[in-house]
Amino acid sequence: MDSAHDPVREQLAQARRDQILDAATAVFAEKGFHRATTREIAQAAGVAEGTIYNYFAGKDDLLIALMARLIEMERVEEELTRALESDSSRSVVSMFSDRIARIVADHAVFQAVLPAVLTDPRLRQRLNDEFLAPATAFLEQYIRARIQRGEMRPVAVPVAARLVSCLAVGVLVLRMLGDETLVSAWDSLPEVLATIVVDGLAASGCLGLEPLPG
Amino acid sequence: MDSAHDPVREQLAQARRDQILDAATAVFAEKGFHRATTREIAQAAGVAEGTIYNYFAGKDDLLIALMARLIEMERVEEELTRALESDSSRSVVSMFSDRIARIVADHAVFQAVLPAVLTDPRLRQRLNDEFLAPATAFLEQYIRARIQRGEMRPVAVPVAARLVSCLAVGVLVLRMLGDETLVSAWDSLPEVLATIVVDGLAASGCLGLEPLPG
Amino acid sequence: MDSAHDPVREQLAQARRDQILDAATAVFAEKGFHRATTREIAQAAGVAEGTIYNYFAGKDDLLIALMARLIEMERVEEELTRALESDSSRSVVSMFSDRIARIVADHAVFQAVLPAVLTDPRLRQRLNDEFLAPATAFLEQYIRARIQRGEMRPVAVPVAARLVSCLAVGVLVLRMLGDETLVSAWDSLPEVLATIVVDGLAASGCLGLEPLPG
Amino acid sequence: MDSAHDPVREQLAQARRDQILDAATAVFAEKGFHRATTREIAQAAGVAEGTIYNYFAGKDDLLIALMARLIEMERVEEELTRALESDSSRSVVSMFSDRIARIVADHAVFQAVLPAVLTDPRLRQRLNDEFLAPATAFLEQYIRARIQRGEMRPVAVPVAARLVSCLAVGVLVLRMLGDETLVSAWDSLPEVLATIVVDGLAASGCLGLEPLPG
DNA sequence: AATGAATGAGTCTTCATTCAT
DNA sequence: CATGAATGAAGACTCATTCAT
Repeated sequence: MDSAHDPVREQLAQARRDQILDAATAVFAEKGFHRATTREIAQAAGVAEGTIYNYFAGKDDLLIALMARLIEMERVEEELTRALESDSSRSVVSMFSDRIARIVADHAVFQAVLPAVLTDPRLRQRLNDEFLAPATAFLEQYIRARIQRGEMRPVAVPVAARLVSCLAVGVLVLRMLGDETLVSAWDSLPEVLATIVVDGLAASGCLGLEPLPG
Repeated sequence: MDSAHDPVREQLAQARRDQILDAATAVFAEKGFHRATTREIAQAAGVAEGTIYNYFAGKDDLLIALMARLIEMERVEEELTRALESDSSRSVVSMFSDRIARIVADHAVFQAVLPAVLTDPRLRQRLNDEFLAPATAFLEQYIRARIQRGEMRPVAVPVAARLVSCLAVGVLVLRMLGDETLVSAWDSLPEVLATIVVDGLAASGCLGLEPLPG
Repeated sequence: MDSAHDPVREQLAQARRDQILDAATAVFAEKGFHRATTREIAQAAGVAEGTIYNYFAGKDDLLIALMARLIEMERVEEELTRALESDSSRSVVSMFSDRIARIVADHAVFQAVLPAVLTDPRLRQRLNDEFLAPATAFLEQYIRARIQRGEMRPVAVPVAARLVSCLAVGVLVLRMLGDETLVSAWDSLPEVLATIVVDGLAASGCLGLEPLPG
Repeated sequence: MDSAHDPVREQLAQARRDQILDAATAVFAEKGFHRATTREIAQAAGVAEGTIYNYFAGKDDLLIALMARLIEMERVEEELTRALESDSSRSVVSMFSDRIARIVADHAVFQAVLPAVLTDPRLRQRLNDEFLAPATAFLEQYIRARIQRGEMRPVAVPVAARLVSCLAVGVLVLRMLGDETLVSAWDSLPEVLATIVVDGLAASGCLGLEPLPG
């Protein structure tokens, strides 16, 4: 009756949720969302099949909750804020370092979530709204600031920001696709990525391209 | 009895295969591999469900054939050869132009294939062996040549090649994820991509990084 | 330990039982026995799900207890005794009045119990033994008495008694089926029913039928 | 392709539907709708479980189709028209004879359908609209005609018609409830029912009731 | 070669019941 | 006694695949 806001109960419930989500992450990552069965997930979580439904509305909800937790965990905004508030070019390296570290740490989650997101329009929309759009907005701000300081060519800001995202996403996906060289050179990635971006967008371009509008 | 190598029959069969694969592409792209049913594919192809099994071993085989046809169609090697045989920096723009054009043309196929490939290890392996690995090899050759000519810093060749791939893959995926800005600035992409890569890897780096070994 | 026969405790327990049975009546009536869940019943009763099992052996027992309470409440014997001990034809009207009033008062209970009873042979048996059979026996006695007094044709007593029951049951069921006219003319029903029965079985039949044996 | 309206195929499909509905009738009648499993129905029909879903949208649809077929089979309108077009009182006997015969013939169907109908409001509505309402309308017409001819008291027509229905429904339900006397006296029922109705509503009432308005 | 009805293994989901607190 | 989280058996339904026509 009075258990509605019992903090202990609340915490136990949260722990159960996490326990199930962890199991779901592992199973989805290994088999993919559709080939994963609720029975497997339950076994992996060490609970009965029915218990899942005491915490989630259904298998779909499991995926959505997974994505929500991923977005929560990633905290791109903080990451970018921290990395970009320093003026130095080093900060770009630092940013990529954080991202690369995250790609490793959350590998299973990405493996579990990305294929499903690429498939379902509603999940795509949500990932965009709650994850990609804010991250891109931060990047745009940063690029705009460097252009004002004359450290960067007046390149089309939105496009440039997206290309930085492309690099991050590309690294994630290429790694998921199993590129072994990428894995073996993993530690050197942040610097190379930074090199490309910083020099590629530096004030004095070597390629005789027109400055892009925007 | 002797119809085994009748060339007309052969051609009709090939047409049927393509007809079915086209339908599968459309349905897989819309619903994803697992939510797509053989019934839907048959309807979209205008044949009976059983007919599919006269041309393909099963639903899985449909996906594999789709991927094979994608690899066949893409012809990255030719594309890269053509684009990169010219010395000029323009060739990089041209390469990205080709790639970007392909991303648009084969959008449905990518949408159909990529999520499934990201899910299934065997498909991943195959995509790597028959598509990514050759493409990367070409890129490595090209980069190595430019380094020798002193147009590019002695950067770690394998890593650099992969980062170029990352850009291409990243653009593909970010577009699939529904980034609208990327779509609206679509035509300017090749040049910006080329700028980043060419300047980013140019002989005189702006970022004070050590030349990478390799 | 010695709480077994504590009268206060006993009464509390009985109150709990009734509280749960009332809730079960409402939920069964609305959703039907099988679509009703123990969770809903618990919520409607304002107790926890497990509490139900402290008072009833299971969901089935809930239905049986409901039927038992219905039989208890109905007390057809008293009703019939009171109505039929007067000689006048008015008593028939009175009997139907009681019955009709009961149909309204216990509507939810009938709605809850009848479909289940019609489905389950054991429940049917029980309803017969404890409710219908005694009621019919009373009716038969009454009819037999009137025949002896010459007020009624020597009709087959068992059949006649059952047809009176049929009328009562038919009214109940037709009402459950949602007949609106029956509802709107509800108050005039007892008299019309009595008319039919009294005149229909009166000493001088208008229909040229042979007196029925029995 | 061209099989859309193949009459042979059509007929085979109809036979399959009936085969499955017959099985569903038997199983629903024995176990009730909810306790019946699709597996049992499939076994009883001699088909695979999945085959059911090639002909019906789901288990619910099975019940609806059953009710539709019952309504179709019953053809109360024809039955009443035939029975009531003769003026003689015999026609009433004939009407009840038909009805009683039907109750026996379609016993399993009623057993299968009625409990479910009593439970589900939508089914109730449908039974009312397509079965009870038309039947009652016919009865009202008939009663009105007899009143005009002076053979019947000016009783409230809608109520009288419903009471006749009540008798029919009551017989059906009391039989379903397992009343054995009703079964053993089954052949004499039509005449007794007719007696009650005809004499009960005859021109000269014995019960000193006011003529009812209507 | 084409068809599409039949198949039945496999899954998600529900919910009555138990039991540790 | 009360609670409600955990349980897992059971069942409706889907859909890739087969095969007789």
